[in-house]
Amino acid sequence: MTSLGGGLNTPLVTPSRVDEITDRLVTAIAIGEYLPGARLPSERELAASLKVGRMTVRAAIAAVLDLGLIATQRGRGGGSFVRETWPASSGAAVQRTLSGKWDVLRDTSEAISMIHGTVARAAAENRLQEDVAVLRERLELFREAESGLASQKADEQLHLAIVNAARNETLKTVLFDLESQVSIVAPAHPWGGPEGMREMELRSLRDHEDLVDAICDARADDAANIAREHVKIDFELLEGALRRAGVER
Amino acid sequence: MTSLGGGLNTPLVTPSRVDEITDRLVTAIAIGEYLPGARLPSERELAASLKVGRMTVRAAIAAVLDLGLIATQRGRGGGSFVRETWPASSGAAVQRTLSGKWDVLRDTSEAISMIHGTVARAAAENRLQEDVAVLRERLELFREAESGLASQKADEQLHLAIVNAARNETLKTVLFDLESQVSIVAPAHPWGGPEGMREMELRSLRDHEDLVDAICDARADDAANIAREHVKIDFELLEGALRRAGVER
DNA sequence: ATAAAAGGTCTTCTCGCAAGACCATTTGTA
DNA sequence: TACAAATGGTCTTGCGAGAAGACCTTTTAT
Repeated sequence: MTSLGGGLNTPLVTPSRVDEITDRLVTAIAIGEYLPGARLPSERELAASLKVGRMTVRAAIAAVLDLGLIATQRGRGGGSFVRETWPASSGAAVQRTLSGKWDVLRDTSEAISMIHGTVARAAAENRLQEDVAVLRERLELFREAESGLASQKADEQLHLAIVNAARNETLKTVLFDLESQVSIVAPAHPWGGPEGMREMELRSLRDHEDLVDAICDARADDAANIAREHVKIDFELLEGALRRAGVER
Repeated sequence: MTSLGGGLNTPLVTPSRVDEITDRLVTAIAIGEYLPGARLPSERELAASLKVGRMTVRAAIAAVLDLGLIATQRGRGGGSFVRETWPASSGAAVQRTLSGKWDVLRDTSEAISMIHGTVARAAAENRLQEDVAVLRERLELFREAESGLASQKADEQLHLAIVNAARNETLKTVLFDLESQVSIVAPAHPWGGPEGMREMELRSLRDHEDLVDAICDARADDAANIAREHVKIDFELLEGALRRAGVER
């Protein structure tokens, strides 16, 4: 009754190499592997490590450039740099496309929230001992992180550890795909100013502590609930950021 | 840090279309979607449904022929037929094809199961009055459906109604995408004969009744649990088919 | 006997991409 | 200050995968 790999009736889709690389780049940026200001590997390096032609890499980079996620700079010491402020602020075009898509965005954010819950549950059920260690460690790093960028990075690292603890690549892909959809449209953690930021970080810390505890104690239901609620923070922030950015609803 | 899709330092591998199709064919045959003696779709049909050129299909078929899994026959009523007995030499190749997929497949199946749970929860939380009506109606249709194909259709309709009741397009898309990766197809055979089939259908019916009740009563946790467990049926069937394919041949 | 349906063969055209040379720009460093 | 190195930008050439389609050959249903 079940068939694999799409069976013989599903059209065969084979993304081009350029598409694949674009995807990798966008994802890497969206999940914070390259933070704002960071420099991507040079075109020649990428081509070498990906074992593809340089023109292929360039096409992918051009696509990412087109999305407004990076800026390129020539000359020695140049390269492709992740932009400090992206998409939402980066153009009327994005704004226009975005304004009609408020519903989609809300759906996606809610879906992300729900799937985070799912991931947390899976993590509570499937995590290994080594995962527990990593989780505790990342939580500690988050607790000690300076406010602002460092905190954001630590937050991302912790979330990543949780997703990994779920031990399911498919789920991971699904979640990251969704997150990059939103990331392209809005800054990763759009909490307005430093004041609100610190408050949010403290709230986050409490959630994170509870969440990590629940996962480590294998309390699946608790983990799922905490994660779902926690990620709603992002949604609320996103909502605020969009309103501020002037996106019509 | 773990990254997705290999990150930017992992060489990019893009299997040829021929490889992909060969893979699909071998897998479909190995898990018994096409039993010994069965005829595969004609080259032209395959080309059309896969949306590829006929030569591409032919190359894949030639590879499978080479493995000794099928035999081709010309003329009207001809085609590619799954051989009754497979040469020992092909065993290793089949094993390789399957084992490479096994991990991905298990992950995907589990992810589908989990996301079904998520969807059911969302449905319990978000369903409107009109959704309740549709759900009850579809459940009734499923209950009355003839065994076999009709039952399958009714099952699909019911699932569709549940997904719609969740009122989240993104979630819907995610789930359908995943399901198309591991598509539910050919009727009948994995559960042996008609007896086993009917038994499965009855088990399904009980699950469905409970699930619809939970959703309509807005019992979110119950709905999520029932859905998660229910969809595991597919996974178990698949597991059995794979074990049979891997061990016996 | 004929036509339909299947596999088998061949040609032609397009597109993605690999490889590499060369240009233009910037910056570190002797 | 001059030069070299590193980087993005541009262009050319060539190859192989695959799409599309015409046509041939074999078999069989009608």
